[in-house]
Amino acid sequence: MPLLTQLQTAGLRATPKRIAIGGLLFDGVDRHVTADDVADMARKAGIKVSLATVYNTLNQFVAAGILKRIILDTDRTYFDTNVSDHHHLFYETSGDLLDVPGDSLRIEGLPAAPEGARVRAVEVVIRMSGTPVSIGSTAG
Amino acid sequence: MPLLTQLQTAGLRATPKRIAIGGLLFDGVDRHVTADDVADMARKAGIKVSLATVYNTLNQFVAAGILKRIILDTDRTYFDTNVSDHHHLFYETSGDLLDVPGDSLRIEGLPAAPEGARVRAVEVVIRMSGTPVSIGSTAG
DNA sequence: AATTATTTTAGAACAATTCTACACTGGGCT
DNA sequence: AGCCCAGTGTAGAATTGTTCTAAAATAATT
Ligand SMILES: [Mn+2]
Ligand SMILES: [Mn+2]
Ligand SMILES: [Zn+2]
Ligand SMILES: [Zn+2]
Repeated sequence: MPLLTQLQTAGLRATPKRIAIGGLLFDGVDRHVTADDVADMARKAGIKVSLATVYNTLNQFVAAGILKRIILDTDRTYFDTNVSDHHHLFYETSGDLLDVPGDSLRIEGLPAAPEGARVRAVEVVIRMSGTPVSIGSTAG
Repeated sequence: MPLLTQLQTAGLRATPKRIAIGGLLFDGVDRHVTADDVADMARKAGIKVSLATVYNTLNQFVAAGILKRIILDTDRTYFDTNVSDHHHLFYETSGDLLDVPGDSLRIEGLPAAPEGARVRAVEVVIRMSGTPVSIGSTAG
């Protein structure tokens, strides 16, 4: 679904900053970014945008359901362009985050939700040490 | 294992504050606490301890392996007296955290760790809405 | 007792995020 | 075109959990 449609569906006006930031994020590739990453991406792309607007826009995208907030680290919030149910491989030293497709893991024995409560999400985080893909290998 | 033994094993001197804070935490009940919770518990128990010491002590306990750090929320770090492999039921509105025994969940289809990387932990968080146990029910 | 190492602490510093309060835009209306 | 106004964008201040600093207190060692 094109960004403009998604914004409209979510009741967000298609403003220049939203289109610019959305364009950086929703290019078909699944991304895991921090607000700072987005600010850097914008700067490199020649988009002038304040950090406050980056935060506002990311939060609006989350509220609109076109971005997902991922919490893995106390001092860094990740935003995930993959809003489907899925899990994560987290490389703690580098901060790299990789998707694990939701249907590639099977979780058995989930407790039943008690009365008055609902399961909103089941999230699996595989915390890794070491490096995600051999960085700095001979094939460079 | 008694606290004194654990501290010694971890190379931590059995100082008054460590004994006091450890005594509050390791009483046989599994607890999920924040630094602020611990400061409050200490105050109520008549233990005079600075917040800096609470943080120092909790971090030392984590480094010593007798406490586990749990990250579920950007602005609140939980410390868990249950250091075994297990999972969590997190009630987002109240902040309540309940243990799910590690062997009550079965996770199938875990990807193999790539070369140069190791799986440090597999953590499942079941995010719940609603209330953990009917609080404010007629039976009060 | 003197010396040295460790612990404890108050308060400053830090950093990610949010808030505030004002300036700017842009589309609807005349 | 010119006005209006709700919505948008922003700088900079505020917030807040945590860490750092640097000094005081305490404990161990000689
Ligand atoms: Mn923060
Ligand atoms: Mn914080
Ligand atoms: Zn993802
Ligand atoms: Zn636990």
